[in-house]
Amino acid sequence: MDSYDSSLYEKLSVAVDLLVFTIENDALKILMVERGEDPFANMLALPGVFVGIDETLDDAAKRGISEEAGLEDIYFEQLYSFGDVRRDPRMRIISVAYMALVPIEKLNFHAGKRTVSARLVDVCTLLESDTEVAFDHKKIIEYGRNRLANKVEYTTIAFHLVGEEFTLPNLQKVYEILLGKSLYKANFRKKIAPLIEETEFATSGEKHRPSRLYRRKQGI
Amino acid sequence: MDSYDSSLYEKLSVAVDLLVFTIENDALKILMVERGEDPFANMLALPGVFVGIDETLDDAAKRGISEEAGLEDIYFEQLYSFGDVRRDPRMRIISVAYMALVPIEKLNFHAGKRTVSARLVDVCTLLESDTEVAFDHKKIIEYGRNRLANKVEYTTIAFHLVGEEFTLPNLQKVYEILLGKSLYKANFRKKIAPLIEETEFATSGEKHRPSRLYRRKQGI
DNA sequence: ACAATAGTGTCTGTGAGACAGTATCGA
DNA sequence: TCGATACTGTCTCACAGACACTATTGT
Repeated sequence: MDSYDSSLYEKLSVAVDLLVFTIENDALKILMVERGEDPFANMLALPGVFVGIDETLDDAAKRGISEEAGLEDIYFEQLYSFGDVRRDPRMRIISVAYMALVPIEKLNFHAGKRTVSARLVDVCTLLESDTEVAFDHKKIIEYGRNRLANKVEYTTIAFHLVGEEFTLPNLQKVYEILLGKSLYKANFRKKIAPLIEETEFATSGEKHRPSRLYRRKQGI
Repeated sequence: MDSYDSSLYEKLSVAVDLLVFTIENDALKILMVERGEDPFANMLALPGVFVGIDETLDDAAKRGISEEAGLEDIYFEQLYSFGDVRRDPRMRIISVAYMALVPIEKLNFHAGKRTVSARLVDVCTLLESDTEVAFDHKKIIEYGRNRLANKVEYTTIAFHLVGEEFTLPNLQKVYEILLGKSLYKANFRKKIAPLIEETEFATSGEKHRPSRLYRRKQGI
């Protein structure tokens, strides 16, 4: 920018909204909070925080994930910025959406501040139903879901939804949920093979053949 | 968000920075302006505008493209938001970067406000050299260039860099520039064939076989 | 032995890559 | 006819998809 006549422009509130995705009971879930006050009282909303004056966007996202979901060191990436004028009926707020992925074992959102109102919501059910969601958050969730579905195909992003060690049937299920279709075992394994390495462990106790545990291959 | 204690948070300036890409002389170029004042006086910067209080992000981008580049109705998409704390030495500014693509024939940036200081800069040269660029704009350009290079492979985004009617050798050249490698004619044509339709026209006047003009197939 | 799920071998078709060939203009 | 570029036919090979087969647990 050449001329910084910023005096002509009112400053704006900037918030980070968080899409914390996980897989629970063979379904994609997202962390949401029930709003206690108007506007949109008693409706579901995404957790979020305002961006501090001395805080980068990534730092705000990290803080939000910690405060609202009680999580540290999880994968996240910036998604998109939403800036419709009336997306919040009270005031102008720009929302920079971030998407975070966490394996269900690691998720313990009762450690966050939202201990009462936070809960996991089935993403498909939410998007396919007419359930109203606070602000433009339904649109944001849809955007995130689409990005996630796309990235599964050409990245290794799905690994962030399983633990350090995982079985291939398990990982395949995650792919199937995100892609919304079933896959052939053999083909899936061939495709995933170069990305993983065996561990010496396997599951046990189930009334069928145990499945070997794998971990992600390092340094690729 | 549940609690909107926004009083605790200072509001921020939000700007839209524009990456207007085009192809000129068989090279990817980007529209930049020479800064007249400090900070970064006499250095190159991206054109940009502040986001108005009653203006969506997309509208601000559209306005910027019109004011700074003199262009209407061209393709653009939101790229990424940059929010490092000290990216502008004077004040905290969040920048939402937008990428726009325009065929060189359509580009007439002297119609914009930056008639003096605006010019096209070779992207590869800029990124490979040590040339300093104002603010974090070099990083932003690199991000945009990468997005563009990626999207060429799995979208039809390259069509926005040629006119309504184009020859296949021409379109292929655009792909080659963006991908940074040469392609086989026959393979390229097979891949592009379903997306285009012949016109009745062809080039002429050159001292070799003329090439047919195509246009994009509608409704796909 | 059987149910249930884990895991493998292999055929097929599609599509990208490589290359050699033919076509059509101006001079 | 020749130089130059436009355009096409076809072989090969890698890889995704489909499916049938074998392996290993608990009961």
